[in-house]
Amino acid sequence: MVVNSSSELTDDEVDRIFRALADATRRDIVRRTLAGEASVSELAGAYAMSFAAVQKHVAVLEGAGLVTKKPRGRERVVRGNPDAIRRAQRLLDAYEQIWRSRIDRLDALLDSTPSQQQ
Amino acid sequence: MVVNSSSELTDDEVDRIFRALADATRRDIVRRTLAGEASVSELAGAYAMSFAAVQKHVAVLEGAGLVTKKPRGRERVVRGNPDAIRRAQRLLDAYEQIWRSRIDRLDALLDSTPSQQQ
DNA sequence: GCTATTTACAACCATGTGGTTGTACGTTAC
DNA sequence: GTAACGTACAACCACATGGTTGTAAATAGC
Repeated sequence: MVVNSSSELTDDEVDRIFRALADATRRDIVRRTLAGEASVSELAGAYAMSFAAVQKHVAVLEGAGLVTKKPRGRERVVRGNPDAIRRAQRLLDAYEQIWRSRIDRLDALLDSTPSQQQ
Repeated sequence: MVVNSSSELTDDEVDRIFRALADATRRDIVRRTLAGEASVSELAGAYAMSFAAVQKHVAVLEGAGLVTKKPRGRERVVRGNPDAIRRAQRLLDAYEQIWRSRIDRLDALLDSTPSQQQ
């Protein structure tokens, strides 16, 4: 899974999260496994590609911490990880924040500057 | 820029947004240009790589709609696009929603099922 | 115990990515 | 006008990515 225990994410971890989300098949796997767990072969049945290809997609998601995989008999049960989604949300929130604080600075500047009438 | 005018994003557009965010240098460019506009050469000065490399990163961000680039004299002024960030946030919110509705379903199931005392 | 199912993993291939250098061109400054 | 600056773009390289097929091993079902 390769996920830092601290609440702070390294650049590599963030890279992996966004990289993993940058593929429609993988996003669909995340959707399915957030809605309900599924085995790798169940997932593989849903896409027009080989079992091995789906297996690789699951591995990428697992490496990013977006899903977990645990053995049950001969199957591997894949489950979406809502925490990873929330971590990604927090990252985007940070960018929003940067934007807002810029606007705030500009607003403050306008407030403190007597308007120049023309 | 290559951004759909409708509020719905295509798979390719989503791919480009997440792909663009999956690189630390590009995330830093987004941060800087959300905080305040910068020319390509100003950005290039901030990283230990060639001007052309930074130029490519900016192009990737522009292709994802995460920044805009407009000419000013001989410079190209790069500006972060908060709307694209918000679009990405909405995407992640959708996954959160899937998770929540699953929990809701499970809760409802538990509520409607008489508890089995042991 | 056999057979079918499910997974793991290696090897391979085409294409994409992130970096480089080099060259050309428009704009600014003097 | 000329030199310096900022940008664009092509060509190239190493490596990653997304797909394939094939083989082997663990588990389940009969």
